[in-house]
Parts: sequence; structure tokens; C-alpha cells
Amino acid sequence: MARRNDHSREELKEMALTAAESLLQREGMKALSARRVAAEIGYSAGSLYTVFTNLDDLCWQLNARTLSQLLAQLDETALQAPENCLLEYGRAYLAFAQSNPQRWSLLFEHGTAGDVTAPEWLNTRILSLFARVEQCLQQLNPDLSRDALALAARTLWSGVHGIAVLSLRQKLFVDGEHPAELMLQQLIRHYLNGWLAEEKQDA
Amino acid sequence: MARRNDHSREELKEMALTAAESLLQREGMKALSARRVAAEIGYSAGSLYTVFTNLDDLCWQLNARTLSQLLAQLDETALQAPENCLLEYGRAYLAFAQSNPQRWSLLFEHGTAGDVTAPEWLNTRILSLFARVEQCLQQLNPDLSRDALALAARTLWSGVHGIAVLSLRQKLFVDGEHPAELMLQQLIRHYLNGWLAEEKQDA
DNA sequence: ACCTGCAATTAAACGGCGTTCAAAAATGAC
DNA sequence: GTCATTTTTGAACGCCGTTTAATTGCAGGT
Repeated sequence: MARRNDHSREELKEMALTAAESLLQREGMKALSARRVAAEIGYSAGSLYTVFTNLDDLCWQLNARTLSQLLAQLDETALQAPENCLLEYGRAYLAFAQSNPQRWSLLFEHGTAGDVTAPEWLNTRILSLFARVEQCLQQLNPDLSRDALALAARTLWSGVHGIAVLSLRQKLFVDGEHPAELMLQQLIRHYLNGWLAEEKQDA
Repeated sequence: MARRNDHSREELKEMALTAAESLLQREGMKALSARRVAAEIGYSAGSLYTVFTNLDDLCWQLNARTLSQLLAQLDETALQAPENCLLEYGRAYLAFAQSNPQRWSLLFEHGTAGDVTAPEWLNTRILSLFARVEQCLQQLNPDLSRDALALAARTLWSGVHGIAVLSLRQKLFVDGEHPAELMLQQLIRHYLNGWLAEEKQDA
């Protein structure tokens, strides 16, 4: 029996999340069970329910970390290459998905079934991703309404996301060395071209 | 006990798939279990294993039907509006996702975990979706290599798919009546504009 | 009508799951 | 050392996918 005060509540939560991440990466979503996570940190399954309300809660907190790490990586690349900001963001997004397939899958596929919806504090982090894209777009096209900017950012990023999904699931069925990278370049280049051309035309 | 010869093997499979579809639509992916499907058609769970190798198999066969229905709906709209073919395809794609959220989710999220991969016969149907998009693109730009066409089709369709995913999962966080429809229009218009402009420039 | 062989079907079993909760263990205060 | 308090557990409940021995129902021969 694990002794009390061996670990504080926060420590326990931290240990559980770390173990869950490792388990997820090693053995995939199917292995991510309360019993196995507990076993990995030397506690019983019931103990997890003193720090998480249920397994969904654990997953969402895990997803919050994943999202933080993803955002951090986006910010890193942005510093290195401010001119091609959007392309670098896209590359980082795809790279993250490909090097962390399981965590990325959990991030976008958990809580999909039934009426369970992701908590707000998780969704706000997704919003902050869009904010970065909006910022890039605004630099390219400064005098544009907030709404139009928001819509353009979401449209472009849906495309990037779609490439990441289908590439990761191997549903593209196309030859070539790095098809996803090529597609990303084409999407961003062509979309921005069309977008800028149209906005210019309006002005 | 269900009597033998009440239903042929094929009938049994048909009944199971229909019941599974109904169950999926009514109660979501979590309710899609062997025991419940069997109960709905008055058989025991074990009987399903005489027509399906396992639950994954059942899901894939269900997905094959979903895909067929999706393709059929795409073809319908294509007949009605040959000039705006791509936009109509996109609308039909989004509409299908929104009116069949559970089946659509299963189609793209099943078999995501672990090493289990979708069977080839299922993937070939996805290919036939890309073929339709390629055909549209070829009409817009007849003298283009097969490879370039394939890549453009997949890039554009990844975008449409991304809009469908994020819209269905309510991860867009944007106001307005039909944001997905607007985004679809923008994506296709801008991407095609940029694409055509660039190809013209090359020629 | 009765048997018999065969195919269809089931019930029970196995191990695993999420979740709950009474009981047990470990602690800090006195 | 005792006791109240907090932490942790283990067992239980009702699910799950899957396998398999046993049972049931049917067709054909006599």
C-alpha cells in the first residue's frame, strides 16, 4: 500500500498524467486504462478517482498538456522564421502530429462519442492557436475586419488540420517522398494567393 | 433461440449491419457493442462471430456502406450542377457529415488505435472519392500531369475534410449562421484562384 | 414415426474495463 | 498509547470482446 504523504495530491496527479502519457505513447489509446495507469505509478485504480473525476477528466488534462506543448513548438518555429510564419506554423503542426501520433489522436478524437463535451478551459487553448494564425494573416492584410480575419484563419487552418488528419491516417494514397509537406505548401500558397487577390480586388 | 434457416447467413449479416447502423445513430459509438447489436436482432453475441471475424470487421463493413451512401449522395448533386461541381461536392460532404455525425465519426475514427489498419477494399472506396475531385480539377485545367492533379485534389479535399471535422467537433469557435458553408466557399474559391493563377503563370 | 448426423445457436467462461464504496491502513494530535 | 482523521485499498457491480463446449433444431433415411 502506498503510504500517505509519500506524495501530495498534486504530485499524484502529476505522476498519473506523466505515466498516462508514457503509456499512451508506448501502447496506444487502447492501453490507456485507469487500472494500467495506476499500476504504473504503484497505486490502485481507485486512487485515481481522488484526483480525477473520471477517465475522461484524465484524458482532457492530458490533452491540455499536449496542446500546451504543441503551442510551445509553434511559438519556437515562429521566432526562427517570421517571414514565412504561416508555412512554419503548418510545418510544426504536421511535424507534431507525426512525431506524437497517439497524443495527437487523443487530442482530437477523445470525447467524440455521445453527449460528453470537452470542458471550456480546454477549448480556450484551441482558440489561442487560431489567434496565432489570425495574427499572421493580419500582417499580410492589415485592414480587414475582425470577423473576416477569424473566418480566414479558421478556413486556412482547417485545411492544415485536414492534411494532418488524412496524412496520419494514411488516407491520402499518393506517391512521393513527403506528400504532406508538398500539400501544405500548395495549400498555403494557393489559398493565400487567391485570398490576397480577392481582397485587393475589393479594395 | 433463433431457429436455423429462419435467416440465411447473408440475411443475418444484413440484419446485424442495419441494427448496428440504427444503434449507432440512436446512441452513438459507445453503444455499438456486439452484445447490443445481437440483442437488437434477437440473436446471441456469439452468432455475430459466424458472420464477422470481430467487431472491427463489423465496423469496417458498416463503414463501407456509409462510404457508398456518401459517394452516392456526391454523385446526385454532381448531376444537378455540373458547373460548380467542386462546391457541390463539398456541400454534399459537409451535409452528410452533419446529418450522419455518428456514422461519419466511425468512418474516420475507427481503427485509429494501435496497429489495426483498415482493409484494402475499404481504402479503395476512399480513392474513388478522390477520383471524382480529380475529374473536376481536370476539367478546370486539362493539361496537367496525373501526379499534379492527384496532389491538387488531395490538398483541396483535405481542406474540405478539415472543415467537416472541426465543424462537427465544434472546434471552430466562430460566430455566424453557417460558418462551415462560408468557410467551404472561401476555401474552394481562394484555393482554385491561387491554383489557376499559378498554373497559368507556368504556361 | 423414430432415429441420427449435422449445422446453427447459445450459455457460460475468461480476462479486462470504469466506477463506487465499505473496510483497512497509516497518520497526526493529544 | 489512544483516537480521530485522512489516505488507500480491494472487492464488488455491471459492462465489454471473444472463444468454445454443449445444446438445440432440422433434414434425410428407415
